[in-house]
Amino acid sequence: MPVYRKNMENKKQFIADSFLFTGISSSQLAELAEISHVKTYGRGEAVFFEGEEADGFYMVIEGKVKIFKLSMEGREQILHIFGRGEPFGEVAVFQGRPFPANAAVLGKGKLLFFPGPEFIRLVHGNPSIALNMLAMFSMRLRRFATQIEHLSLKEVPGRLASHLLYLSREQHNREQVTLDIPKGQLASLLGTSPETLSRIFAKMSEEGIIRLQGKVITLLDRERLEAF
Amino acid sequence: MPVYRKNMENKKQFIADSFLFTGISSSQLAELAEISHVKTYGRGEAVFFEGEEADGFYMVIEGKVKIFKLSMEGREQILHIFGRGEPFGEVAVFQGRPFPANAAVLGKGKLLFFPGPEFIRLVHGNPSIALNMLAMFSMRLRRFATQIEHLSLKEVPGRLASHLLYLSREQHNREQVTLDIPKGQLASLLGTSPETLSRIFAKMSEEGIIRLQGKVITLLDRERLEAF
DNA sequence: GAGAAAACTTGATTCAGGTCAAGGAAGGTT
DNA sequence: AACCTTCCTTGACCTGAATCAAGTTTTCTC
Repeated sequence: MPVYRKNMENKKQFIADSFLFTGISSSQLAELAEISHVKTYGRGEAVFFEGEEADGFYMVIEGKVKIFKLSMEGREQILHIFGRGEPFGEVAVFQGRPFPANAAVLGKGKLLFFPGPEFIRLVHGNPSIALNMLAMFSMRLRRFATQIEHLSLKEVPGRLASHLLYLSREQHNREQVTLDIPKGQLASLLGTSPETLSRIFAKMSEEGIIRLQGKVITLLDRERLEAF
Repeated sequence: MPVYRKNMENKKQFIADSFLFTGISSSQLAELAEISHVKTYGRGEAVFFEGEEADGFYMVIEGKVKIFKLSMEGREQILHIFGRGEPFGEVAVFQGRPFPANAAVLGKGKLLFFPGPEFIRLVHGNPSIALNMLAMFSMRLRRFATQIEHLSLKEVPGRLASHLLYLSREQHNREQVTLDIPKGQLASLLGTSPETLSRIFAKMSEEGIIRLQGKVITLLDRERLEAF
């Protein structure tokens, strides 16, 4: 079997496995595999910029993608981090408006790009895709709501504590969690500076709430973490 | 014509005029009018609380509704303020999960309540409602994204400036904008305290950027407002 | 595996804005 | 119109966290 055929099969399989496109017909699946194409990105490369025309959207195949805003002075706030199988940029495409934020890969990455018009046709003609999108958007609205809550009502230690407990839940509820992004990026996600985050990590270690070994964090005292 | 008939007609008309239910069939419209009912609320009364089972959702007929979170210490962060014709609580109903935040009316209010199960049936069976919801969710995701951006990357004066310019746009681009909510609530929406907001209003007045007369604010210097 | 480049930590300083406290202005109610 | 309540403003104080600076560790890359 020639290489491009194999790639096409992989691609089709990947699309079929994604949450967004579950329940789609086999012919539409083939069509999607036809029109989409894989793009690879180097360390930290930008995917798109805020304000750019949204000519299509992306899905993460490998690596992680951050969606972020920049202040005038260059400070960064990460809105979201997407991993394997997750689509991003669909809001802009669906609305036919420019991207509302920047996107860049963390480390290296491989993405699947879908041109916009085809996607819009698909959503309008395919109730199951619309419902999948509604489910995804609902999740994201909830996440954004808690992010707003944390930024406004919690101090940095509280936000970090929440995030650690969140990671623990994601990672099979173990006491031992592993950071999947650099600490500087975590700071940007929590709406603080690397320096402050570092200090708080240090303080929590001193107080015996966590144990910190590089990217591996042991949650020694869930009680006190939850109390933040 | 008996009173209840007239009310039913009004209700039906109101539902038909809403964005969420545009494109719905006349029979479904009648059904919605049948199952929904009007609720009235006194000054500042709660509509629902975070964590409550979502047995249905609401649409604003009269007044304004705030969706908000509370911190342990009782500080409030308003996530959203909804006005006439806007639905709220649908995310929770659609997901079949508890309400993610609290809701209360500002001043007095009149709401239309829709029981949940019927609504879910409707969304699943009616592509135009699903698409309308997608459009609404997209808008809200954008709004939340800018709210996160502002909370994290702008200081309070910048957030206030943005809000004033936003109000100006909403209110026919006049130089003269009118606050439609108490200043204390505005503070809670911008993620600050009434005291701080008051001080910043005072400073902006001194500097000749705005003129403040009760709830009416004149934007004297758009340039400088945009520069924040 | 050496050298370069990121990423992280720690210290010193500064400041935006939160909190407490108390007085003043509106607005609703009888 | 007088009352009460809610809302708003101003002052004094304090603290969480940003910033600047400099060193240290980790990690890429060749």
